[in-house]
Amino acid sequence: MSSHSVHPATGTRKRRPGKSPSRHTEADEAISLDTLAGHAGYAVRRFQLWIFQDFIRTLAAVDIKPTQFSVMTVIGANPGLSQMAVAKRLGIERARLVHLLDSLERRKLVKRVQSAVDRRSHALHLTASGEASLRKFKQLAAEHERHVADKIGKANREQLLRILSCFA
Amino acid sequence: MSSHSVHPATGTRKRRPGKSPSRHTEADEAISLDTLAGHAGYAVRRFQLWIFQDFIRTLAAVDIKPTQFSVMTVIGANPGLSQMAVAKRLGIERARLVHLLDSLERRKLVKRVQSAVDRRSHALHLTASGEASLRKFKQLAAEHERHVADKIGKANREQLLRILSCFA
DNA sequence: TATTGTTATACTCTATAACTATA
DNA sequence: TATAGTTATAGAGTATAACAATA
Repeated sequence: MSSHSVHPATGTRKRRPGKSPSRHTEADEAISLDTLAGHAGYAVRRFQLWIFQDFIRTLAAVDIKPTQFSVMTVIGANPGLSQMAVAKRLGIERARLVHLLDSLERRKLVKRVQSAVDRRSHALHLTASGEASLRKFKQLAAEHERHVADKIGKANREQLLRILSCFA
Repeated sequence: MSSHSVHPATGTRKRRPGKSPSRHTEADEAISLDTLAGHAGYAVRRFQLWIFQDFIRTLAAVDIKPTQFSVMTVIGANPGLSQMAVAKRLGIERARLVHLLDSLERRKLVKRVQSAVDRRSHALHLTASGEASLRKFKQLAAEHERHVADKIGKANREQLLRILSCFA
């Protein structure tokens, strides 16, 4: 290992003034990932961290997180669904969906309507303002998706969607 | 919507006896994902849930989680690293790494050695039994990786690794 | 009996802030 | 003054279990 500016014990260098602290420094690449580099799960985890951070940043002005977006999108496309149906479709625990809906209902984006057919269940709908808001959210989400394409490449993004389509 | 067995309000059907409860039922596919289907983040999140579950299941006998495996692999390949260097390389908060190492140290898999150069920092090493254990963990992780290949296809897995290599 | 929505608990993970000992 | 490791806390997210109302 030839290094005069790399600290022998820590593997880190003194921060250079112009360097962003959010991503790898040059020293990081010198640290071997060993077999980790061949594990899809590792790459997928790192990618998901990046993609969620970008989504949250891009939709920060409207204060919508990925899970909230997915819930509103599914309710918007399938009005009248029960909480169980939404939870199962999106792989969310039904106990957690309760809190997610509480928050969206407080913001008047979603409403729970007592089902006429099964009085145990609620039929979920977007409110009028929820519909309008969702249109705006989708525009911003599309912008986020362009960031993804910029990051990994347009063709690669499409390949990725194709490869992972079995998990939709 | 043509359906006689699909409940109109919930979109669910009565559970058939032979059906596994852990994955989608046929009714789920009838629920539209709308624009969600075109978002890489959604597919990636679902894929990561699956992949982590399989990793945890496959390494359950040795009680090693993905993050623990990544920490041990990096220390094994780069003995003497500081906690900061490991945390930065893997994108883990340094505060969280403290607890991860506490647990691995209690199990005598990893040891913190006082650095001779910088007395603030610890040089991280695997113990002898940690080295031996890691070899076993890597065998099981390779088995998990074969499950991934079985799930999405050998060629697709390699494409995925290539597409996401910029996040390693 | 089983299911829907709900509440509650526990454990993990993430994000901070503050403290100490060093540098 | 800045950094390494630590401790503590708060907020998500996940995993359960239990309960009331209803099927």
